[in-house]
Amino acid sequence: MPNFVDVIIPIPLQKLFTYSISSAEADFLQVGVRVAVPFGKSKIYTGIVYRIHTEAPTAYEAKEIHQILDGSPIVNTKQLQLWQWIANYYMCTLGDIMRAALPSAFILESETLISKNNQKTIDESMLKDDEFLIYEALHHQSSLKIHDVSNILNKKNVLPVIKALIEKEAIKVEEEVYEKYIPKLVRYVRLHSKYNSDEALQGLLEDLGRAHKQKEVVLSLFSLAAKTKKPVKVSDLSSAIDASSSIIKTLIDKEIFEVYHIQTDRVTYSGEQTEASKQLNTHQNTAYNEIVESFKTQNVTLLHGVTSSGKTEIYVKLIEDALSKKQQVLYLLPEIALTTQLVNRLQSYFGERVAVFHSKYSTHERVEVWNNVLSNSKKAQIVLGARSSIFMPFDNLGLIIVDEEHEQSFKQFDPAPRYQARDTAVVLANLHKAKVLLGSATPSLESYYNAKQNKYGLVELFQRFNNVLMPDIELVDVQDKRKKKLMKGHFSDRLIEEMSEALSEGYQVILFQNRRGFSPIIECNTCGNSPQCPNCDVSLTFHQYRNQLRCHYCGYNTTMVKNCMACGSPELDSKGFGTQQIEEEVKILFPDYKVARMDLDTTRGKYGYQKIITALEQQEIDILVGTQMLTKGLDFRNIKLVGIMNADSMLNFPDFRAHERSFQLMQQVSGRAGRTKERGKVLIQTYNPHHKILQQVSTNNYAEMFKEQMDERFNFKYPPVYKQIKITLKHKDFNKVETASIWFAKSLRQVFKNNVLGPEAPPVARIRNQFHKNILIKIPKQQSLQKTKEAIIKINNSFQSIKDFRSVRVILNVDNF
DNA sequence: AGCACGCCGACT
DNA sequence: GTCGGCGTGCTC
Repeated sequence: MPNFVDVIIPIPLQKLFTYSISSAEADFLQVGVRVAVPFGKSKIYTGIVYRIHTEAPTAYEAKEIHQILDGSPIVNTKQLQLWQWIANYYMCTLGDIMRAALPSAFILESETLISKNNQKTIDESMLKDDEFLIYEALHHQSSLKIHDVSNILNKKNVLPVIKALIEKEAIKVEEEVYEKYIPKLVRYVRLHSKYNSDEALQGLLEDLGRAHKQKEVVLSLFSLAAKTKKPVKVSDLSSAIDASSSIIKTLIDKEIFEVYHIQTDRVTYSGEQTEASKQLNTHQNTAYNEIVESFKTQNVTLLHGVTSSGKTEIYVKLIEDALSKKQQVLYLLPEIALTTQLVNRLQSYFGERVAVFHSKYSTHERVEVWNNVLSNSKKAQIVLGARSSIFMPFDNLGLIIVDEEHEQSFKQFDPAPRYQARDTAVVLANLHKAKVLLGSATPSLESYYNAKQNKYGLVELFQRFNNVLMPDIELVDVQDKRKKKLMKGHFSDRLIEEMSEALSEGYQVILFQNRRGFSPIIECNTCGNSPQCPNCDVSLTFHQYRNQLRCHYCGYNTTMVKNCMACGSPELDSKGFGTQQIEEEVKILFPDYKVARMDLDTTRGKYGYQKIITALEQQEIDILVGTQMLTKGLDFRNIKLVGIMNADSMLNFPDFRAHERSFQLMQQVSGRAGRTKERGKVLIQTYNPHHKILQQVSTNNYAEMFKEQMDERFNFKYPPVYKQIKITLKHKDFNKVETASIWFAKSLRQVFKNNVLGPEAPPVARIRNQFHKNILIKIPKQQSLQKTKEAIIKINNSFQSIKDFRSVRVILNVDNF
């Protein structure tokens, strides 16, 4: 009987692809194993076996697979179930998910290799110039990649040349598949085996009698081996001796030493598990017991604990419980909060059982973490990572912690799968019969609503650690201060007073300026023109440190212009204020103190962020100016004052969640102030001090904020009361998107009536030369989500079958907030 | 998504 | 005349 496999290919196609396999392969293959399969005319792709069966396809002849890549599954069945759920819920393909879920080193691609055809002698005079160049190059190199060919010819489209050469039988091509993951080999040294006997060794030492330095190195090797009782790395030996490593090389060449390799993990934690978990204080203990109790009846529990209440210690306790039941733990947190501070803290409790999964890790490092989780190795009992860690191959997950649960970054926006990791984690936990703890000082309305509806358990913790008081929050009316001429630049007299006081007492100050987008834009004083991005409908922003104008959407940049591009006037002014400008002003106002800035520009490098944190910790910085980044992971004892430069910009942001977010942001930033006995102070500068949200922030009244915001969501049919799906259409031709989006919205309205909004152009209507249109579908609670999606898919299919619209890209975004 | 096939403008 | 542009369609 013929055998077949259905395979997931990492391309955004709805379908699985069926390949034929031999019966021997059928016996060997398992679901979740990678296979290399031919795809299209010449490509070879990596696929994941999804189903093994004997149903021959009727409409086409199945191709044979090229190769089996794994002996055992690298993706388990629970993961495939999760993938299926994500594909269905977030309306994307399994291929999209495969791309996002697997470390890229697992996804092999074929490379075309060109080599000389030795069967045939070629009359070189019949080759054209380009063809000859390639043929000539193959005399020196046995094979060339497509990439090499384009380098030699210095042009991008080289396929015609290659085709011509194939026709003339001068060359042949092959598809080569590479394994991208190369295990890391560490070089170790030991004494050559011929010196294993005591006499031989004695002889050696005598022979070396005159070669002083070499003898010393041999002795160092002995002492290192004796001390660590482990194999000695070449690198360790070379750092142990006070000499150049060339001596080691000489010894190796003389066959006194020999080198051998052991495969090791790139990510290792060498420290010891030093600390026992901390004793919880009474409040923490109560909360802990309540969580344990809640888990008896609820799969998901929300921990609402004010900033600085010691949530991490509670997590640690819960992790210990799960580990003692031999279960794995997933600790999810926003990328931005994934700081060394937290990693170190967890490693000091759990040692090497903590595996960190970070976007800054190389792809090889990710493979190692993946393999450790897959084999349920001791080294990866706890996975600490950002949203994509929900894709790890857990085998026996007992607990998922989602820290800073309200953070927006758990939702992936741009490439599909557009999943919300917090919500997906709940599904993942169900597959494993595991528990989920959502933690936040400022829970998202969705989660708090779910808790209030008894869908989730709720545990609240209102005492700060050591009973530190919540900071004193003062609103400063900027409008009033301006009238009274009490503003210096962007600083009110109150802010300057408080800063001077805190600084003179030796405390540190944090100034928060929302959004990098508020970097200054340039405006001509004569004609009012400001330089625009050529690819997007936005003004370029001025970045002083490189003297550049940049676009935040597409990355376009030019050097700063000297004259207005419209009228030539040299009088250019910068409008709006960003962190840079605040930094400049602070330096002038407080010339005796050290000022630093923390935003995307200053934390770009791998260690940029860490450098600033360390400097702040060491109190080398007195005043830190920064964006969003400030809100996370900073736990410093010496900050007394937090200044929020401009609260209005966030409140007026055109988004239904602007108020909720502003509340969360301000609460989080305020939480940075006064973590010692000294009560912290927060100053919020605003044009609108009577704004409800500001009042709620200043009185620390989450409950009231929740109630009011929920009323609004209810009245305006927004989540979490209604669900929503956003449909974005993109095309480089404005008229095309226009007609296409009108057609799409009209079809949707036939089904969903008034619950369709748009089409509307987003605030930035053109990005990377593509015009955008948005359509929003609001879905009442009682309306079936599944049926809604089916209807959308049906409309989308009819849309795609209209020839004129096919080139318009359609993006479906479920829960687009 | 790639990548081939196929039909119209700017160069030898 | 060709080289090369990107519209259109398919991939087991």
